[in-house]
Amino acid sequence: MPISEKRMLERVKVIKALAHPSRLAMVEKLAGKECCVCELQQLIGDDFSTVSKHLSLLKNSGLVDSDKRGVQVFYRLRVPCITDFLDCVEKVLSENKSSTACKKCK
Amino acid sequence: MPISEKRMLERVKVIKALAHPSRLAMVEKLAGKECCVCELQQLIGDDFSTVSKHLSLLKNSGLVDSDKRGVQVFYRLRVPCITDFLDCVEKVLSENKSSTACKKCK
DNA sequence: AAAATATTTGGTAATTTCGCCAAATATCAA
DNA sequence: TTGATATTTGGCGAAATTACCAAATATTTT
Repeated sequence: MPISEKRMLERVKVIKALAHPSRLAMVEKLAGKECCVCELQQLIGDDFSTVSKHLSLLKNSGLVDSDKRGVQVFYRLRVPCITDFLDCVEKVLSENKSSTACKKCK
Repeated sequence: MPISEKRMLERVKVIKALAHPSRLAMVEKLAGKECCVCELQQLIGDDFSTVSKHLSLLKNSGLVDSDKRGVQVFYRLRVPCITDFLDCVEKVLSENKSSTACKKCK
C-alpha cells in the first residue's frame, strides 16, 4: 500500500529542515557534540535571530532538541543516523563526479 | 578541516531535491523499478509539465538518470542508498511520536 | 510530409523561504 | 531592582519555489 499523504508530508518536513546550508552545517556540528546557540551562531556567521529561527525549525522537525542551562540554550541531535544519511548524500555526489568526468561522451 | 562551502552547497542541492512531496514520492517509486514519465505523472497527478520539471531537478541533483527509448523517457535511481536514508527519516518521525506522547510533561 | 503521442521549455502569478533589524523575554550578577 | 548577557519573536522586503497554461521539440506512424 502506498504511504499516506500525511506521512509523506512529515517526511518532507524533516528533509526540508536539512535542506539549507546553515542548518545542515549546524546539524553536522551537532553530530559531534551538543552546542549552545552562541557556538552555532559563530559557526554560521549570520545574525543571532536568523540562527535562532533555523534552530527552531530544526527543533520543530524533530531532528534536534534543546534545553536551557542558565542563560544559555544547548542544542543536540536527537537521532544519530544523520551521519549515515550524509554518507548517502556523499555517495550521490561521488557518482556525479565519476560520470561527469567524461562529459564529451554524452 | 571543515567541509568546503562548495561541498556544502552540493549536499544541499541533493537534499533539496528530495524535499518535496511529489519528488520524494517519485524517488520512492523509482527505488522499486525504473519508470517512464507517464507512470510518474499518473502517480503524482499534476500536469505533465510540472512532473517533468520535478524530474529535471532530480536529474540535475544526480539522484536519478534517464534515457529515451522511442518516444518515452525512462527514469531510474542512480544511488540505491536512498532507502536507508528514508529509514533514518522514519526514525526521526518515530522519535517524534514517542516523545510527544506526553506533551503535558513539558 | 502530416498526424499523433510523449515529454520538455518558457512565461507568469501565487506562495514560501530567507535574513536583517528592532523589540521582547529570560536568567544571572551586582 | 538595575544591568548585562543570551536567545527568541515580530515584521518586512528580497529571493526562491511551485504549478499551471501554451507552445516547442522529438519520435513514431500513416
